[in-house]
Amino acid sequence: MKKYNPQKIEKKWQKVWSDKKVFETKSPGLAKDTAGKKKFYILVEFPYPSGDGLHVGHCRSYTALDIVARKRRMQGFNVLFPMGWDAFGLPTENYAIKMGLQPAVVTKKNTDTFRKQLKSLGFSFDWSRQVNTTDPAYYKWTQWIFLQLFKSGLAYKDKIAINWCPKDKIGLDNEEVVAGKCERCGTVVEKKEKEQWMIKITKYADRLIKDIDNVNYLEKIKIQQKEWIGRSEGAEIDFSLNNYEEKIKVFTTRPDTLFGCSFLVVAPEHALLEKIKDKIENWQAVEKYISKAKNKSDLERQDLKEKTGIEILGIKAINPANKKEIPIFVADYVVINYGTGAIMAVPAHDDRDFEFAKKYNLDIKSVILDNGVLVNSEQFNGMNLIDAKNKIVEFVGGKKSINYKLRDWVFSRQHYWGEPIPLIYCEKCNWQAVAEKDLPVELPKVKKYEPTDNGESPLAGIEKWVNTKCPKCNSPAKRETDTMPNWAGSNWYFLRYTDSKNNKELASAKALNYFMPVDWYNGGMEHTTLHLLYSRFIFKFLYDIGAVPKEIGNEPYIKRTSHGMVLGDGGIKMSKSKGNVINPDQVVKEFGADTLRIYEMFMGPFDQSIPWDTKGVIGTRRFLEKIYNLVIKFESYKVIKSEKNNELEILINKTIKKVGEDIEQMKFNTAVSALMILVNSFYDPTSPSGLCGARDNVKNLLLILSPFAPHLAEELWAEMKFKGMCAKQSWPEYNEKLFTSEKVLLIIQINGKVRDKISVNNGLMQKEVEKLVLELEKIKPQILGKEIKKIIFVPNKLINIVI
RNA sequence: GCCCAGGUGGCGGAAUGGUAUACGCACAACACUUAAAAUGUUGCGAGGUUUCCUCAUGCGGGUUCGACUCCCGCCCUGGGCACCA
Repeated sequence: MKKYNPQKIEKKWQKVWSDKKVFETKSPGLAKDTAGKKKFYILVEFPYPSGDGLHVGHCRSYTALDIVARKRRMQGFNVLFPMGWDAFGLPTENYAIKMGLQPAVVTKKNTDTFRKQLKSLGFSFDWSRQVNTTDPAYYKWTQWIFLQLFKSGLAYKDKIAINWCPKDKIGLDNEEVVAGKCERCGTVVEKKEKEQWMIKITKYADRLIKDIDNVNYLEKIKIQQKEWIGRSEGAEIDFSLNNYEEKIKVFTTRPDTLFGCSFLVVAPEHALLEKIKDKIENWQAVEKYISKAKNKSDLERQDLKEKTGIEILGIKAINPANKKEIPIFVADYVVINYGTGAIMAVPAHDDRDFEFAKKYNLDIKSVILDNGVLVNSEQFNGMNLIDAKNKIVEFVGGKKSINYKLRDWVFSRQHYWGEPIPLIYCEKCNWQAVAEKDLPVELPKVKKYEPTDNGESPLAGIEKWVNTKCPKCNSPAKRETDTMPNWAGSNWYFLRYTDSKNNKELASAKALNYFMPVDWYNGGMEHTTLHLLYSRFIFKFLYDIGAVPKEIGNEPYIKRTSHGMVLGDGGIKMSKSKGNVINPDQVVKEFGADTLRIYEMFMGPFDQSIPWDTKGVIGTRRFLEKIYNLVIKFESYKVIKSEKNNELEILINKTIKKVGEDIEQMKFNTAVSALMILVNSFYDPTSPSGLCGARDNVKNLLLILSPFAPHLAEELWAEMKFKGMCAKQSWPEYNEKLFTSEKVLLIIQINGKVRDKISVNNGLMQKEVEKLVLELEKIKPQILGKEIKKIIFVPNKLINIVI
C-alpha cells in the first residue's frame, strides 16, 4: 500500500509548478492572456531577510494569503502575488561588521536562505517579479522619489536630538537604546543635536485621516492610524506678561474654560525662558530644574508618577479673559514638540492640571456645569460650551487652530547599509539634487564601513566618494553622506512589482494602471502606524506630482488586514534567549510543508496571537494522512455503493460554500475544520468498501483542499487520473438547492429551555407545529394545567412555549 | 492614564440573538497485535435522586419569550500609545 510521503511529493510538485511557470502573472499588453480576466493584486509585507531565517510567523501570514491567491486564481482572476526583500538595515550591517563581511554578501546569503525556505513551503509567489531594496536598479527609484520630495520642498534639514552613546561615540537608533542605555556597552545614552533630513509628512496629515474613510481597512487599523495622526481642533491664545513685552502662546482644545485658567505651564525647552531670564528672580533654581529635565532620558520623564515643576518668580501672565494675573510654571509634563510647548492650566476641568494645582496650592475654579453650561465666566455665563468655544476665542483675539500628534519624518541615518541620499552640498549653491541621469548614487564598495566616532555617517570618511562637483555651478562640492532609513525602500515597493524590470521609470503607467491599487494587503499590526502610514503618504505624493496615473486613485491599498503573532509554547514571544523558537525547516522536514500550512491555519483565529503546540502539528499530519489513505483506497474501487452517497453529496456542496466564504473572511480555522468534517464523512462503516461517495466528490474535495495543502491535492489529483493540473482548475460551484432538505430539526423550548427536538417537514406552519408539539409525550405533562401565555415560533428552527 | 483586542472543558478553540462546548489535541476503555507503535471504535464541562433534572461562557446588574452574543458597571490578560493641553 502506498504511503503519504510529503518530503517526496512536495519537492516534485514544486518543481513542476516552477518549470511550467504556473504562478507567473500575465502583464497587461499580452491581451490574449489577460483578456476577460480581472486582475487581483494580493500583497504581503516583504520580509527583512535576517540571519535567523524564516519565522513560523512569516509562514502563517504568507500561507493565509497564498490560500487567497490560489483560490482567486481558480476563480479566474489574473492574480499578482509577488515577493521581494526589504534588505537594507542595521542588523545586517552589525552582523557583517561582527563577521568581517560585506553587508552585500551577507544580504545575498540571507535572501538565498529565505527564498529557499519560502519555496519549500509551496507558496504561489510570482518569483519572476522579485525586488530587492538593496539592488541599485531598485534604489535608483527610491532615490528618485527622494529627489521629487526635495524638489517639491517636502525635504528639509533640521536640528534633531539623536541618541548618542558617549563611549562608543555613535548615534543610536531608538531600537538600540534599551532602558536608557546603549544596547552594546550599557553606557547611559545622551542626547546630541544633529542636522538631519526631515520629510514634511505633516503636510499630508489631514488627507491621511480623511481618506481612511474611503478604504476597507480593519476597523482597529483605521482607529490606530487616526489616533497616531491625532488631529485635535482647538485654538491658539496669547497670554501677555505683566513685566515684559513678549507673549506666551498656548494651544488649547478647551477655550471655553479660559475663565477657569489659574496658571500657565511651559515646557523646560521653551525658547522664551532663555529670553526672559533676566526678569526671573529665581533663575538659578529654574535653570537647575531645566537642566535636570533635559538630562532625564525620555523614559524617565515619561515614568514620572508625580508631576514636578517650579514657579517662575518676578513675572506673571495675564489671563486675557478676565485680566487677572496668574503664575507661570516650568514643568516637564508639558512637552515642547506638541502644540506651542505651553499650556493654559484649568485645574477644575483637566486631571493633570488638577493634580498639579493641588500639589502647588493653586486656584481651582469650576467654570462649566455638568450640563455643559458656563458659570463664573462673566458675560458668557449661561452659554453652552460649544458656542462658548468660538465666542471666547473671538473675544480674546485668539486664533482657531488644528494640531496633530504626527511629527515630521526623520529621514537621515548615519549608517552605511542604506540608500545614499542623492544630494550635493555646494558652498555657493547650497543643497543641490544629483542629476537624474546620474542616478543611482551607488553605495561605494569599501572595506571599512563601521560607524565613525564623530557621529558622521561612515560614508563621510570616503573622500574620493564625497568630493564631487556641484551639478549647478560645477565648483568643488561634497556629497550628502547620510543614508535613508529602512522605510525608504519599503514605502513604494508594491509599485515596482507591477513592472519590476523597468529601467526607464519606477513602473510604466500601463502596468500601474492595470495592477494598481493593491486589492488586498496583509501585514502585522506593528506596521500600522509607521510603514502603512509612510507608504500611504508617499503614494499620495506620487499621485500629486503625476508619477502614478490619476485613474488608480490616491490610496494605494483597497483593503488591509492583519495577522496575529505565533507565540512560543506557553504564550510567550518566541526568542533565542528563551530557547522556544520553532524553525519552519525542521517542521517541513519532519511533517511536511502541507502539514505546517494547515496547522498554522487551524491553530486559531488568524488575527489573534496563538501559542505554538507541537502536539497540534501531529494532529494535522494525521488529518493529511487520512486524506491520502482515503483517496488511494477510493481509487481502487470502480464504484462505491453506500446508502450515504446522497448525504455526502449534500455535505460537499455545503462545504464548498463554507470553505469559499471562510477564505474570503480569513476564517481559515473553521475552513479547515469543515474540511475535516467532510473527510470524516467519506467513511461509511455500513458499506462494503467502508466508504461512500462518488469520484466527483473526491474531485471537489481535492479542489477545495488545494489552496490549503497544494502538494497533497496535486499528488492525489494525479493519482485519481483527473485531467490537467489541480492548481489550474476552476473553483467548484455548489448547488444551494440541495441544502433545503425535506425534513428539518425543530427545537422545542418551554420558557426558553430546550425540552425536546423533533424532525418536521420543511416549511411547516405554526398552527400545525403547535398541534403536533402540544401532544408530545415530553411536552404534554409539562404544560398540563398551566396557562400558555405566548408561543414564539421561528419557522424551521424553533418553537418556544411560554407558560 | 488613554486606545484596541480578548476572557467559553484539562488545552487550542466553535457558536455574534435561537440545540453552548463544532473541529482538533490530551486522556481513558475496548478492538487488532505475542507485545508495542500505528490504526479503528466508544467515552470525555460539573453535580445529582442518571430513560431525566439542575448548574456552568471572568464578576455584578439590565433588556428579551430566549443572551457567550445586545446594554450598563466592574475585574483580569495581551498589544499599542503614552503627561498631547
